[in-house]
Amino acid sequence: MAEQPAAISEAESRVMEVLWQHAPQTSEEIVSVLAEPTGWHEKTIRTLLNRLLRKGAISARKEGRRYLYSPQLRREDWQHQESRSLLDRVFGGKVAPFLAHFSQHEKLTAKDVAELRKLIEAIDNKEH
Amino acid sequence: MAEQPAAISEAESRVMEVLWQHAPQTSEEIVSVLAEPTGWHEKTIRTLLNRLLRKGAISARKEGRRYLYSPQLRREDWQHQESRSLLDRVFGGKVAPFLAHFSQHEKLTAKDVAELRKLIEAIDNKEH
DNA sequence: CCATTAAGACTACACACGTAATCCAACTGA
DNA sequence: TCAGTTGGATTACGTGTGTAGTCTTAATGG
Repeated sequence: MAEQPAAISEAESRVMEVLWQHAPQTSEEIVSVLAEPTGWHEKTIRTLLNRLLRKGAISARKEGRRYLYSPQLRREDWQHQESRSLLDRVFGGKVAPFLAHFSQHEKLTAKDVAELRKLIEAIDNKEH
Repeated sequence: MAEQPAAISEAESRVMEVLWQHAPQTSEEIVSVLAEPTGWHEKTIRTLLNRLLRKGAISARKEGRRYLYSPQLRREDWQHQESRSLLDRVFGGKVAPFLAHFSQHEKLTAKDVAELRKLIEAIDNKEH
């Protein structure tokens, strides 16, 4: 079985988002960004950084007495894994039922719809 | 704070899917459907049924010495929760980025695309 | 009538996760 | 030089989850 990348948890993904914004960053910078909106203690955020390290989702380079952290996992890849997982678990693996469901249950703005239509057309053109 | 429904885990959702197929069913029926494809022990499946009961996701009616289980949580509502959760956690809450991302990363069949286009049109018409 | 079986109730146990607290080593300012 | 601070490493602890195992009780076959 191929080494499938350790899943990253919801709290961990908050840390990843900060690193995806820009990298590398020290833990202090990351703490200063996250502490306020999440209400997490500095210790908590450090724990998350360590878990991400062990999972290989980020890397750390020593700089003086501290570390500079960078993402290893790419945001796109993570988004893709999460999307695939949702579609497989919940919608039998197909994207259309997802959208069908969604459009019935949430109001899409006109802008949303326009955007979606443009996407479909783009996809469609590429096919030929 | 409003009583938000206890989340149902991935293994539990496999059980729900069986009950969404048709209900009510006895645990034995459910076991006979799930044991093979999942490789789960009968005891495991009973545990999952009990957890779902405690969470209020299913109900049980006594019939003789056994129970008949029925879903309480509707599949649509569950799908909706899961979808919202993905979009919020991973795509900033908007559906278009999801589809944009997805269309870049997985080959959609012509049929998919046609279906999507029909959906968009349907949505679009409803708007006016 | 009694031992066996079968359904469900209760218990178990390791690992992930959210959320820290404690311990340690190095730097820093008085 | 020495105590306090600071960054990181290690440990903690309750809850959920995957995955059963044991205990109890009621039905059943001989």
